Amino acid sequence: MERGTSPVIEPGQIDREAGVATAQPSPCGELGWAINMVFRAFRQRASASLADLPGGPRGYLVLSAVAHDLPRSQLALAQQLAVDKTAMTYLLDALEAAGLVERRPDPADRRQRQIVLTSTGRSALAEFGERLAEAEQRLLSALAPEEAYAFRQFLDRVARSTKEVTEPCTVEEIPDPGVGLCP
Amino acid sequence: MERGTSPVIEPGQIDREAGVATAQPSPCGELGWAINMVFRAFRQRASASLADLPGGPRGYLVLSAVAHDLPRSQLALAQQLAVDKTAMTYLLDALEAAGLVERRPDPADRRQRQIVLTSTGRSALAEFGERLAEAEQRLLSALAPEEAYAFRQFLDRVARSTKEVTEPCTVEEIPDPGVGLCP
DNA sequence: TATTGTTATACTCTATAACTATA
DNA sequence: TATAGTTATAGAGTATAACAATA
Repeated sequence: MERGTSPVIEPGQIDREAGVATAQPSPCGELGWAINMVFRAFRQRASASLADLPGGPRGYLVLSAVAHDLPRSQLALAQQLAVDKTAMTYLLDALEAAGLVERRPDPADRRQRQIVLTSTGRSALAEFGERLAEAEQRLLSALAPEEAYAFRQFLDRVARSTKEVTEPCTVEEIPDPGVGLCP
Repeated sequence: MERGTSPVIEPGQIDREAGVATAQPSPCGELGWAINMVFRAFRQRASASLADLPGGPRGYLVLSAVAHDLPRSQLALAQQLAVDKTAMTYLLDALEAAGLVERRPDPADRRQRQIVLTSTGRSALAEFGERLAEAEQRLLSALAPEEAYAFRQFLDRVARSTKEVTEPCTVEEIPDPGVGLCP
């Protein structure tokens, strides 16, 4: 795997008129590449940490959303987490089968179902939250603590801005995310 | 869609012993949620910008990697971009069919194929790069220019750290990514 | 008629294994 | 035997459409 065999072939007609920026180390520097790498790395670590949780990383997000908000309909949850409402059905099936959430009919609108956390679900959320916090810390270990803090804030602002057109997070709550290790 | 109908149902046994952090606005604040949102938003915008490019966003990354590096084998490319070597085959099939890259047999090791950019590929890279830069700018529009710069650097460092175990980006080139809009 | 939730279906991505050709 | 690339296949994730119940 050493670069010894690295051939001497001329770059050919390539890279000649690079102009804009002198040849960089590959796609590093590409925003898309970085987002992709970080996303994949996080998902991999999170999946490992949350292997026992019915819905995996997505199941955790559902639990977290349900825990931190008032009871919400499935559709509201789906929109908030940017998953399809059909996928939300499967997710909730799994979570409910595991006894972590309950579907209650909404007395005001019997089409809707309110999703609430059970006590089992709450303790599961706490336990998996700790594991996840570890994984997050490892993921950001390349950054100094203050940098990691700033990074989280930036990421959060960008994330919110992508959906702010449709619906703000809770209306008045936009300014300072609790950041830190939330749950 | 107004919150008027928002029911008055008691949070029940929920949220009572939140303890750790007073109830936050939903999953906002969750690192996983933010990464997910940003990733999806970027992919969506990038896919729109690169709709005409054979491999889509992944195709662009291949072009970019090939342009900025010496000719590399398919396997090296696949590892660098964190895609499976089998997926790389399909990607290169599409890109080669469109005349954007060429597969040349490596004279030193006839098992390997060197991937080089054609002149068509280079101009395509430039054109799509501009479109992508716009999309990136819109994605980060929630951040001030200096913040966006810092964010890119942080993201890049985290991204590199996730694979640095296997192989550094070009060995000596780690410190300052060209950041900016590279291509 | 419009909306919530469910079900069924298809399509894309990804992951795995088997095969070839070279080394 | 091990590696680079190809092919084929199965799985998860996601998106689409059709349906039932309710508004």
